[in-house]
Amino acid sequence: MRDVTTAATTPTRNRRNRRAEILEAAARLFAARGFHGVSIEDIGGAVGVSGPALYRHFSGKDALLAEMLLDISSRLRESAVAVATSATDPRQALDALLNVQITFAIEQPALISVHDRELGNVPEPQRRQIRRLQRLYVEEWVTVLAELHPACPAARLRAATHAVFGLLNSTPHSAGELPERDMRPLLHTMAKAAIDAAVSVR
Amino acid sequence: MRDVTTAATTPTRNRRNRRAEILEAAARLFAARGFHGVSIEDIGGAVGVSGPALYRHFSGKDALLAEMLLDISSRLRESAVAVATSATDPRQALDALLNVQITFAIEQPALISVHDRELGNVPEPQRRQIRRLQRLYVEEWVTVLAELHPACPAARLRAATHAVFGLLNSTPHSAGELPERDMRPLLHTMAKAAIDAAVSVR
DNA sequence: CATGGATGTTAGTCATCATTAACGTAGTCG
DNA sequence: CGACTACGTTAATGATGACTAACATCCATG
Repeated sequence: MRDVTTAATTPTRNRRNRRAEILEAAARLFAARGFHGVSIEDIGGAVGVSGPALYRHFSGKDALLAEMLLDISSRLRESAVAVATSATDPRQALDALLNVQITFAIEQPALISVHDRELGNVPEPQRRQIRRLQRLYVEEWVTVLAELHPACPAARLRAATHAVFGLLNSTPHSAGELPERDMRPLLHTMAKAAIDAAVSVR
Repeated sequence: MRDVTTAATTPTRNRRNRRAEILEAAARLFAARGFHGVSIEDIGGAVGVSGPALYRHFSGKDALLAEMLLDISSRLRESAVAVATSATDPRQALDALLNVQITFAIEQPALISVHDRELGNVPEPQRRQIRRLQRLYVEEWVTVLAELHPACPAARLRAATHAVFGLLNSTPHSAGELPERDMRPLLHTMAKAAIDAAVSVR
């Protein structure tokens, strides 16, 4: 994700994708030290500009965070919808959902961390929308699970879904324990088993 | 946890356990808004005193956080050691470890949240010790799992352990989805299944 | 009763920080 | 060329916040 569309325009440094570059750096910093633990200066410094330059790209620190969370929530939700519409049977859909979440967790650990820690710092107008997207994402999971196990009460499916997110999103914490090559199938296996256990009886 | 040992000394309010009261309130606030998102004033306010009164009990905000994390890490570790020494067979030990973690996650959600988010804000001398306790706690789990599945590589067991913590610690997020009566066995079942799946070959 | 320690209170002090102002520079396009 | 736009820069400015000082109270104990 260093130089994607650029790489041709400038000899000294990157240009254009400053916005994206800032969002990425900010995500890393927020994940490491928390929203309030990071200053505008820090973020600027991380992309080679200094401080108030950020205001050329974002209306403020809050707005930056809001855009970050809005972006990840939308992408997760979109992916889930895509899965739901394209999958032929629910079992396959569940596998695909697992892969979506695992991919995000492994490839964007910082974003995932920020996503489930910093919602409280997003100002009210946009917080509502992010919450909505998150809710819709969960509901995609619950819908698939309900098709697989119609007898299981929805509340239980929702709780199980949250637990599985916790399991999958643990990746940022256990960073480096295992190479991605092994981590990915391990998470998939564990999550699947956890779900099966959750919906079977009792 | 409102009035434990007190209740006899004062008609107006609590006395003595101010320290504990402060730690508890701070945990709740840190969990909700993050270490830097909470002011000394906020913490004081939450226990009915105002601001600098805290310095009568703690040498500073950092020290307060450090003590909080040190306390929970020790308690977790101690419980795990107790389990390991008292259990007769590893299967039973694993069940007991699961119950320990589930109990903490359900009864002290704030502490658990802070525990795996705010370590980075603890000053260096004590951070090392907390990390050490956390590592020892994980190793208790790994040891038990290794007894159950000697063929499974330790790295995989460690990764699986972290994943299970993620699953169990998701409780604070899905707060209220399900009553504790149902949540507790659900988490136990899911975690057990996830572990079994993790250690069975591939 | 006087003294001292534990616990609070309010009014600074000094940093840090988000945000704004005022002011360049480069390249684009008319 | 000229001027507009996109992006940066370095100084304010104004809040907020951690921590300290100076000053009560309460209560136990000699």
